[in-house]
Amino acid sequence: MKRECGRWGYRLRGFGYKCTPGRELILEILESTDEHLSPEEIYSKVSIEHPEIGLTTVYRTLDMLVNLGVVSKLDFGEGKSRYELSEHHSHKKHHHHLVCNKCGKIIDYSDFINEEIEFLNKIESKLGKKYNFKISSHFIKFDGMCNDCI
Amino acid sequence: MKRECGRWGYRLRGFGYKCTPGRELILEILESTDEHLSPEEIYSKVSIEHPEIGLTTVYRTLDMLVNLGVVSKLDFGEGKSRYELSEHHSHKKHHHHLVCNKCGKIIDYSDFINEEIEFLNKIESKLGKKYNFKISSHFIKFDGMCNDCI
DNA sequence: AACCTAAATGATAATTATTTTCATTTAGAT
DNA sequence: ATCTAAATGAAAATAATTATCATTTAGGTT
Ligand SMILES: [Mn+2]
Ligand SMILES: [Mn+2]
Ligand SMILES: [Zn+2]
Ligand SMILES: [Zn+2]
Repeated sequence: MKRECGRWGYRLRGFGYKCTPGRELILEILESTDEHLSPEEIYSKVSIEHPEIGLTTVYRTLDMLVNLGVVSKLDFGEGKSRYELSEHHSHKKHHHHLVCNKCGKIIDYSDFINEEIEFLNKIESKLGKKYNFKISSHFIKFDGMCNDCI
Repeated sequence: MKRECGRWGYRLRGFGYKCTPGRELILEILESTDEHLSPEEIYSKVSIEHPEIGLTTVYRTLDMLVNLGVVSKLDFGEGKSRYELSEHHSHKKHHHHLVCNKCGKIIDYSDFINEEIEFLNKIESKLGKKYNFKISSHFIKFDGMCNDCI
């Protein structure tokens, strides 16, 4: 008897990948959180429903999803990576991050994002020309101390 | 017989640290390169003049220099950190980076930097207020493909 | 519904970056 | 020259990620 596949499963099929419980679950986890989860954190959530799924599969799945553009890999300089659904596949809009260097909290902001994007487009275009560099994405973060840590 | 200490050595003393061959050499290496070296790369340059100095010392020294604000630790998402003299202690001005995701090349740019800084100050101030977040620094990079890799 | 096979997985080992430990050495003050 | 806290090196430990390989499974075919 074949497993049921949900919305994500069909999307995976559309990309030519198989729909598996681990893959669907990982996507559901990413969809239902505001946090920026590390592989280990995703793994521990996965384990609740599917304890047989291994950390290796989490890594492999995240890799695949990043390559498909479904998920974004973020590196905030902690020595480990974090993941979120990419702009296009999430309900959130384009945003950047505030990172608390005391407690590690990561805040999404999209205030002034239109001005930001406009500004970034402008310099991306200038830089692209000057350095003959094909810019495909940008990463912006502000480090400091959050509310609770000040 | 006491070792001679150079410019960097005196600066270290000023900070209350001892002037040691490894520390001076690491600072000289950082000063004389345009690259963004990893600890391993710094270690291999250190080894040419002082093969007895270990990788651990390189890590420890970099940590110390980052805490002093003399050196900046940069994370371009490669799973390892890279270092450069910080703005204040280098002859270079404030800049951001273009990162080639094919060959790994990192380009410093400081074009439009005044506009950038002005813009950043503006949003930093607004974000700081809105999220009650004390912003202390920003990190901006553009990913893409360089000249040679296109 | 049973069958087939490439794709996916899990367990394990291997790698890589970084940190810790601890016994020894050394910078720099006295 | 002497002294001692700070710095160091060698080695082991930790943490994140990747590779290997034998086994399982998704999903197309009969
Ligand atoms: Mn985010
Ligand atoms: Mn730089
Ligand atoms: Zn905080
Ligand atoms: Zn390149």
